[in-house]
Amino acid sequence: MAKTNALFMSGVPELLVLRLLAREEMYGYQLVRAIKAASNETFDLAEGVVYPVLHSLEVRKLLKAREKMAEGRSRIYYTLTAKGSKRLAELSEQWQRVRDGVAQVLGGQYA
Amino acid sequence: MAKTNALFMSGVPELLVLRLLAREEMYGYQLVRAIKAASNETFDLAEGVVYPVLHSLEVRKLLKAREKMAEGRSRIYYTLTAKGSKRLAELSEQWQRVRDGVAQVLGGQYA
DNA sequence: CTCCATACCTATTTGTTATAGGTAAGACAG
DNA sequence: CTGTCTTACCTATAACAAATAGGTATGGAG
Repeated sequence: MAKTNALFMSGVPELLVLRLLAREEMYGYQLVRAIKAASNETFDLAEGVVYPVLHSLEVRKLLKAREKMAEGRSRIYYTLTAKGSKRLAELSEQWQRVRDGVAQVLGGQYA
Repeated sequence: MAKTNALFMSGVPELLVLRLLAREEMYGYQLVRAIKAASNETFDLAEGVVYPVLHSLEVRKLLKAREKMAEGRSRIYYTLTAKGSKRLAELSEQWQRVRDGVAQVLGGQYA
């Protein structure tokens, strides 16, 4: 269901997840909709993309998960660890590097 | 040898190759160095990355190849086809979409 | 004649997203 | 109390692209 055109996406889901969870604690399903909303519909990542990213980040100790009851439902909320914050900063920097590098090559038009 | 950190690179080699070949006819080895120079050292793609991209683009009729002698050497020069120009425009647009989408999510800091 | 830069090539590995399912619980209509 | 929709979670597999790590051959410099 992902409308995102695949190209240029490598690393993007991880970056978006880290950035949004740095703002506030969220659970997976909420995150899926938050990514769509925060990107103004640009990214519409399927759950099958977001959940594996969450699990991978948790295993790598960049996220911490905790189960919480809310509205009579059990949900799994995620927050950044200190390592996660560091990773977010690094990824943001890398993203900027690539973005600026591409801008230089594209030059005036298409910039 | 590629110093580029792998993440955020999907689609980028193809975009860069198309953009540079839109400016002027070039051969593979020249292109490798041109990418490095034009990106101000941001991208240092290995030949093993660039050649397969060239071959793929040629098969897909986005590039046209011709052998030319220069400086007592036979080289394979590539130029964009009409389809290639169209593809470049599309890719540039997609790139901008992703770039802007990420910028929106990252927000003020890290932007 | 040796070495290095040029110039080209490709098989394999690695890493990531995307797809396409599946499970279960609560809400709500009929 | 039954069916359906949304919420909420999950994962195996496929698809795809870059990166790696090789290999070949030629020309020029020393």
